[in-house]
Amino acid sequence: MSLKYALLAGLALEPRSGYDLAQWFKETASYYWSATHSSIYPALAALEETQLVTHTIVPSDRGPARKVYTLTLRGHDALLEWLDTPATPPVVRDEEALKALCYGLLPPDHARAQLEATRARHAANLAHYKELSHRLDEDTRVRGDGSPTARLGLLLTLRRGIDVEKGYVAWCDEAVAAITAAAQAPRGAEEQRRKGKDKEKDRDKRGKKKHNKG
Amino acid sequence: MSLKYALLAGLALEPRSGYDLAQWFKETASYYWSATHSSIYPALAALEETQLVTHTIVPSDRGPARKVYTLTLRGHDALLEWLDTPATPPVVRDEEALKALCYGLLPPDHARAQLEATRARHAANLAHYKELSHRLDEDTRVRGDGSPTARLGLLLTLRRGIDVEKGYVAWCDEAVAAITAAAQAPRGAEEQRRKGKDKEKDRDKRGKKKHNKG
DNA sequence: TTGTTCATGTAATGGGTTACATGATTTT
DNA sequence: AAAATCATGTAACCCATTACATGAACAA
Repeated sequence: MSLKYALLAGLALEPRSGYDLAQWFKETASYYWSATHSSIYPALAALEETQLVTHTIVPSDRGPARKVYTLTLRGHDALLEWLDTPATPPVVRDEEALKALCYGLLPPDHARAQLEATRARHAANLAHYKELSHRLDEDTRVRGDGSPTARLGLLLTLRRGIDVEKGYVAWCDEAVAAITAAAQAPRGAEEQRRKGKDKEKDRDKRGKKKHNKG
Repeated sequence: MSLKYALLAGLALEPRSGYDLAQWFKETASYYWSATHSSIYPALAALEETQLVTHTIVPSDRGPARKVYTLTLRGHDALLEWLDTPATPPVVRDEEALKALCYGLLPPDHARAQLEATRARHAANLAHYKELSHRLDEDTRVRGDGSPTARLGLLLTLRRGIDVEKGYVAWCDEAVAAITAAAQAPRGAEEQRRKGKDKEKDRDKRGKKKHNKG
């Protein structure tokens, strides 16, 4: 449902084609929204049918003609109305964090390797968003580029992207440290009764416990 | 696809019923995973058919009998295998952040109101996760509760939840400040040519610009 | 000439949400 | 007496991803 509003929001910044929007989601909005061309094209068609957007055909230097979409007045109004309505809380499905729940089951170096990979991904994203942020500053300063309205939105969202990725990277580091610590002092409380010969058989001490600690 | 692994992960911590898992997702895992009972029950049935979990029926004090599921050895192995495989990067759709992209279009106080609501939500989540984290510490310290394996996972994920929510709250505050600043000095660069009479008609100065600054 | 980028679409499939359905027990 | 919590399930629908389909221009 809110894909349509995401498209309206994208078009509010500046007129774009479906292809442009797909790239935009992928390159600069992926930490808060994502959509692929196969959902975008039909959605744009639907938006046009309800008169929220129009398109003009613009020949491309390279490849087929582009359909460049623009918000109509009604589209602008629909966007404003939606903006002023409480946002539905995000639904998250993050495998990287989910896996962390079970890192205690994995050999510490495997867990660490996973976290390093995750960290690398987010560090790359962070660098990318910083670069975009820098470019936004440049454009604003040296060219006075873009409407102040669009600038504010880009500023806010990029800042969010940078925070998100910074946070993820920091967490990866903490997690590696915690795993290392846990591996070095694994028997802390009161399960060190026997302390030789428990090396290769941690496999079958899963059991049914009653406790409830969500 | 990975709902099944989320369930295996949940059951690796301790045996649970479908109802328990639904609550767990909602109450303590919602910042990194979510699922409702209508997807959980069929998934558990499928997991049982492939012998990754088993259930035993446990009478409830209140309401119908519970089906408490446990990982089988094969389930445990499947979980380990999945854990050791690179995670697929999360797909995010966050309306709250998406809206921020257009806060320049909204009257500043409306934008601020939205952000306050968002902030309140995340502050509440933060408090909740802090409480859970505190409880985990207590349980560990005073009762030596739970396996060290499960403890590590809970520690890592809770820490992540706290970071996430802290970050969101901080961003809301920054965003409010940025909006306030932008509203107080709105004409910075070179669009203050005429500076009377532009109060009630900012509505139709949207236009088609060529620029490309995704 | 093979692969990548540009550019638009449709179709099949999969998976999640909402709504439907039931029923006991406890709280208001 | 009504509403909420406990507890399990099914069915319809929505929507997103993957795969299918086409075709021009350019780079290796």
